[in-house]
Amino acid sequence: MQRVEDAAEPLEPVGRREQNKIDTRRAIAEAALTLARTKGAGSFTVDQIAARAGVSRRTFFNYFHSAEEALNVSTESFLELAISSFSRRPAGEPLLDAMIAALAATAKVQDLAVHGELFRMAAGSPELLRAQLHAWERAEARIIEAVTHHLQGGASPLYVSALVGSVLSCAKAAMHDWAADDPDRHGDAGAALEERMVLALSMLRDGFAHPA
Amino acid sequence: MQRVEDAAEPLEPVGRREQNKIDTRRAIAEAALTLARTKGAGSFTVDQIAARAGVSRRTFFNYFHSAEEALNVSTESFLELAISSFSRRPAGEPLLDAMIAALAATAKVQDLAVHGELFRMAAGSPELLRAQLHAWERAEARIIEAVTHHLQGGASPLYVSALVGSVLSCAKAAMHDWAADDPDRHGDAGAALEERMVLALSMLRDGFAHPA
DNA sequence: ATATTTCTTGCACAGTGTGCAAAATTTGGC
DNA sequence: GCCAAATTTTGCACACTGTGCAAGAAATAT
Repeated sequence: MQRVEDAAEPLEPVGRREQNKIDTRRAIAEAALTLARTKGAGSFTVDQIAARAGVSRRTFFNYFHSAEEALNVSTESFLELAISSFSRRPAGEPLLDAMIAALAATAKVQDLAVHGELFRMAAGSPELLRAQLHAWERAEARIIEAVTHHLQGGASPLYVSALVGSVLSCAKAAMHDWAADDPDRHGDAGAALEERMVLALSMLRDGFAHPA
Repeated sequence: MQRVEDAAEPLEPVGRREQNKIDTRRAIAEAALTLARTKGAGSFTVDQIAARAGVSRRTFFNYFHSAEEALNVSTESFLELAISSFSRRPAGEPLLDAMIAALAATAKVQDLAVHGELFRMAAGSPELLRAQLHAWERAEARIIEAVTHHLQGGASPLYVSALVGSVLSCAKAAMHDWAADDPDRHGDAGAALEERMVLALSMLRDGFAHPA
């Protein structure tokens, strides 16, 4: 495992302990992704990931519960970013508009190619798919919490969870659709995904009345 | 494993082979459910399930890929029923109405108590949760297929998958909400769930405009 | 009754996930 | 700089998972 030593960053008081953990996590995630690309999802072992990351098998399990979880750091960071983007929307803004804006903004920023890859990989690997679904589920719970807090008890739990679930389903649908004809990336990936996100969420906003 | 021999059913030409497999599957699923109830989800082994079902460990794996999958036969049969109910809706009917009707009808028929249990169990067992999410995902794919076929290419893939995903999210939200204050069942469970299904899907139909 | 197909079982084997205690590393006080 | 405390890594043991394979058992066809 190689530690990145360049460009000292005294801005944050991050001790070597913390930094080492971050590096280790990254190294493991990268190793997993590389193996998934070369050998195919689900066709490699934890030992191989650990070896490639320069870490013991046991240490791997200190960071992740399974090989698939290590592949999902990208997905999780995407959702993480979307959540924080949403929580920074103006307070008075209509819910759906805030969510559309947050997701669209996140789609622009992120390193998207990896997400397309992961979506496609998941199609052929049940374990990976389950892990991804789980990641989305955890994000959903957090968003529900955020929205509930944002609405200050002004809506029923059913309303909130149905809404958030629907929004995320649309986002997922957009990513699937985008990932599907992705293989040969042409033009701006961020724009293409953002467009689909907005499109799907607009459909949601008018109750799927028009089979566009 | 006990085979049910009573009430001969000469109506369907179901050979003993087929019948045995059905019985075995049932026996395993029941054994798993019983163990989940007594020892808690995720706190028992495949060997225990197999033993209780009167089957070898190896045979268990001929029927299910994991202990959690054995717990999900209820969930799968629920979704199975919903799908077949949907596919029997009149052809001209608006999509959302057809889906609302199908899900509501299914909510009435099914043995609901078990689903509430499973939803609550999943909250404390990541493996079970993943398996449930996976079951819903598979159902979603099948429904997307059915709807696509039903629409005869009259809608974009994005539209269909966003719609179906949203509908299922609402159904899931309804079941969660229903399962949450379920512990002491009061009155008609089917009616209570159906009401929430219709409510959530109505919200969806008008684009979540009113935070009811 | 017997040949054939299908299902069950035991066994082997590679891999998973976790508790535990002994190194190894980082941190903080002196 | 040096030592003690806190934290992280690692090896090891162990129970359990999931699957291929071949032999045995049961159902079906002839």
